[in-house]
Formats: sequence, structure tokens, C-alpha cells
Amino acid sequence: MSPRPETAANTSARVRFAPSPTGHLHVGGARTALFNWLYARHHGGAFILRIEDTDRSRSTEENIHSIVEALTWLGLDWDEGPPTPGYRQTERMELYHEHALRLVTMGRAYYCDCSAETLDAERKAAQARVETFRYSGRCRERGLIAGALRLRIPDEGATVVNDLIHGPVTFEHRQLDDWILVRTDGTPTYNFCVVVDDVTMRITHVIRGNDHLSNTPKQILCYEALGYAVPEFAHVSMILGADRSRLSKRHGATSVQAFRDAGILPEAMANYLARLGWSHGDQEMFSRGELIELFDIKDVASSGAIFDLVKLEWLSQEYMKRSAGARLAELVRPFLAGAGLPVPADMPWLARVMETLRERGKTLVEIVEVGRFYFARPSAYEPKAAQKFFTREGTARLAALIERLETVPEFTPSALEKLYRELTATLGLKLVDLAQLTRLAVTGTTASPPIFEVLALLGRDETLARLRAARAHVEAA
RNA sequence: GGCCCCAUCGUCUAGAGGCCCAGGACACGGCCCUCUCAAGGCUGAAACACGGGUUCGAAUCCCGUUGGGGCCA
Repeated sequence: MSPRPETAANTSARVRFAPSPTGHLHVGGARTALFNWLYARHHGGAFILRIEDTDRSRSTEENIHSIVEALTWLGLDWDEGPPTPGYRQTERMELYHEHALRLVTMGRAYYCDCSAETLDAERKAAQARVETFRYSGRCRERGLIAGALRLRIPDEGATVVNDLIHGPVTFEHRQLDDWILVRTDGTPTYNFCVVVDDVTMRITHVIRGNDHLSNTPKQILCYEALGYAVPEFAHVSMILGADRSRLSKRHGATSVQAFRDAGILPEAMANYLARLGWSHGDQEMFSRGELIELFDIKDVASSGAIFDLVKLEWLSQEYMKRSAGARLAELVRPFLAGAGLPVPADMPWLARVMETLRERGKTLVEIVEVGRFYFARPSAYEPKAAQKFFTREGTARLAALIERLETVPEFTPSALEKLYRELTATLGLKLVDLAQLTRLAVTGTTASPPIFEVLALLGRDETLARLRAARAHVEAA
């Protein structure tokens, strides 16, 4: 019963990600998808997307679209799946019924018409004896031809799940019961659909959340009853909230799109998710290629991990610092629009702007906040700073600056710095005095990228306009 | 309640019996750099849940306890 040997080139590996479209893509699901995708890409196998939409009341088209969008944003592409038909459970009903019938024919499943009351009584009795509830098997030999279809489970022995992450996990058959494959109303159950889907899609490795580990022995018994080879299993731990319970809405944002909308870079999100439960020595950042090359399901940790937004944001900033201005310029556009700011048409200019901003925020949303002044004139001046700098001497200094800036031949950072240093010396001041005065006039605040770069990017006309506006503002006061 | 999983700094983790009086990263404190804010550099504090074994030697193996989580109900 040792796991089959893994080789680097396991091109026949077929893995799948099978979300239920009952909401947006959760970060836990995204990590499961990522691990599957990495497994497939590492081994040169196939990554399949399957939509588990049997819960018709909660599954929607919008959710399918949203999941597809989130996976795409993360850069996870699938080799088989939507929009190709046949990858949604609702399209596969005949398959479930075919397989159910086969199990009946082979004598591995039987119909049961026990009432809810009968079952309840059994359940209560089991609890009274301090035991796992297990269906009595009353209908096993009755030869019914209708009712709920149950899988006949052996009374003796045990099933071992040879988990790639946890190692062998043994489940005694006496803890398992003849579970329901198809309900009385004809609808197949979740566990049965999964088995039939994984069998018919020829899945070789089932990588999924730890919450399914308890279902696995039941599924293995179903594979065996059907006469199919059992795939390998790997159960990935859950992502937890700060209180160590399963991450949910009450812990804050949980959907992938929420982080996208918060301006997290997609590569940061993927890197973060990969590092949550997986590691490679002391390395924190991995390129996509490194991830594919280094990822090994056996290195995935078996314990749960708390989702840490602060570290995700740190990674996002690290990726921004390393991103080319041109790429950030593309990425930031929707965020500018979202903040109600004009979206510049001059992309090379925007790219240079982004180069001055990229290490000053953790997300694109923060970048827009700190760089707002590039796109709109200040609507107000920071009061404390205004009190300090917008004084009588302040206006005189502004006037001196305006006069010189009007005539400086080159409006470049180095020329501007030279001008400022000379004027500083002439007036017997420190550079910080003029720099902060200018910063306040031009940005409305006392914090910004290096002031000479800011002025150069704003250009002579805009700089002068803002300086004059500041002077007018002081004089009016 | 039954079954199953898990347990190293606040958090993510390295560690597969001696290399560890436990390493890295985030966050936090200090110093330096500096036109501001960042970024950067240096630096500090911070963990093997507990109790038994096994072994010359255990964070690492075994058992139990406690705690957390999941599945079923």
C-alpha cells in the first residue's frame, strides 16, 4: 500500500479544482486551486475545472463567471473545463444514474425505504450507547426496487487513506455506514457525484480541503465497488481566521476579488497563498516559474494556517517595488477611475509617475491615495503645516521661487535641485524649509515623493499655477 | 457526542535524533541614511503546549493529557 512513486515527469497526472458556484472564490478555494494547478504544471499533467452546481438553489451563473474571473486574475488556466460543455454536474446527471444502476446490478448498492422516524430512532439509540450513528442495514436484504439508494459497506475491516500530506489515515468500517448514493427523489448526493466525476474524468490525484478527509473512506469504498482504481489523495489544511476558526466573512474579506479590488497585485496574492502552508527553505518570494519548478505536494504542511492580511500587503508592496512603471501604469488605471480621478492618456508619463509612487504604498488603492496630487490640484492644505509655512516669510519665499522657476532653462529634477540649493544658500535657509513649503503648496500635504521629481513630472506650467494658487490663498487669509 | 486531523516566536514558517541554549520572513522597538513620506542598512525583544517514555543524546520517535479545527449528527 505504498504511494506510487512520483516522478518529475508524470505527464499522465490529471488533477481538478471543483468549486461550488454558491459565492465568490474564497481564498481557501483559491489556494486549493493553486496547489492543483502547480501540481499539474510541475508534472506536465492536466488541470481540470469542474463546476459542482448540483445545489441549484444556491448556484448561479454570476458566481460561475466570478470564479472563472478570479482564477484568470490569479493566472491559473485550465486545460479542460468551462466553457466547454460537460464540466458542470447539472450536465452530468445521466452519468450518475448510470453508475448508480451499475452498483445495483452488481449487488453493491440497495434501495432503502426507512422513514425519517425510524432513522431518528436508530440515531438516538446510537447516541445513548455513546457510539457513532450508523445505519442498521435493515433494508439490505429486502430487495426493494425503489427508495433511497445506499452503498453496501463491509461490516469488518478498515479503509486506509494514503494521504500524500498526512500519510496513512485509517478508518474502521464499523464507524462508517451504508451511505446514501441517490436520494428517494432521485437526486444523487454530493459524495457520489464526486466519485463518478473523478472516475469519468480520469482524475489521478485529488487535492482538496482537509474538510473532505472524513468523506474519503466512503468515497474509496465507492470506487472499489464500482471496480475503479482509487486515485491518490492530498488533503490541504484549512485557512483560518485570527481566532483559529475556519476563515469566514466575519473575519473580514475572504473572496479573491475583494483583494483584487483592494489593489493587491495578483502575483502577490498567488505568492502569499502558495507560502501559506507550503515553503521552500527561507525563501519568501517566488516567480511563477520557481513555484512550478519547486512545488511538491509533499512539502505542504499538515497544520492549519491563519490568514495574515498584513503579510499579504507586504508582499504586494514588494511586488510593486519590483514592477516596471509601465505595467503599474496599466494596473492603476481602474483605480484612478474608481477614485474619481482623471485617467491620463499619456502612458509614458503615468509610468514615470508610478515609478515615484511604487514603494510608497502596499496596494494600488494606497498608491492612488498618496499620488492623488499628480492627477488633481490640492483641494485643501494640511492645517498644521499651513500654519507653519504659509506665513509672511512664506509668501515672500513663494514669490522668489515663482520668479526663478519661471525662467529656469531646464525643468528637470537636477536643474531644480540646483536652483533650490542656490536659493536656500542665498536666503540663509535649509533645503528642508523650501522643500516643505513647496510640497505643501503643490501637494497640499507634507509627504510626497522627492519634491524635484514631483515638480518635473507636474511640469513648469502646473507647478507655477499651484505655487501661485498657494500664494493667493495665503494672501487672501 | 462519535470519528478524523493538527500543535516551533503574536503570525507564516525552517527544522526529517547530535549542525539548534532553535534559523528566516511579516509585524513591533532602537539606531543610521534623508528635502518630507516611504524605501533601504544595522540592531533588539520574541517560540519547540504539557507530562511520561525510547536513546549516550529529542523540537525531531512513541504514548498520554490539554488545547484548536473538521466531518457526521
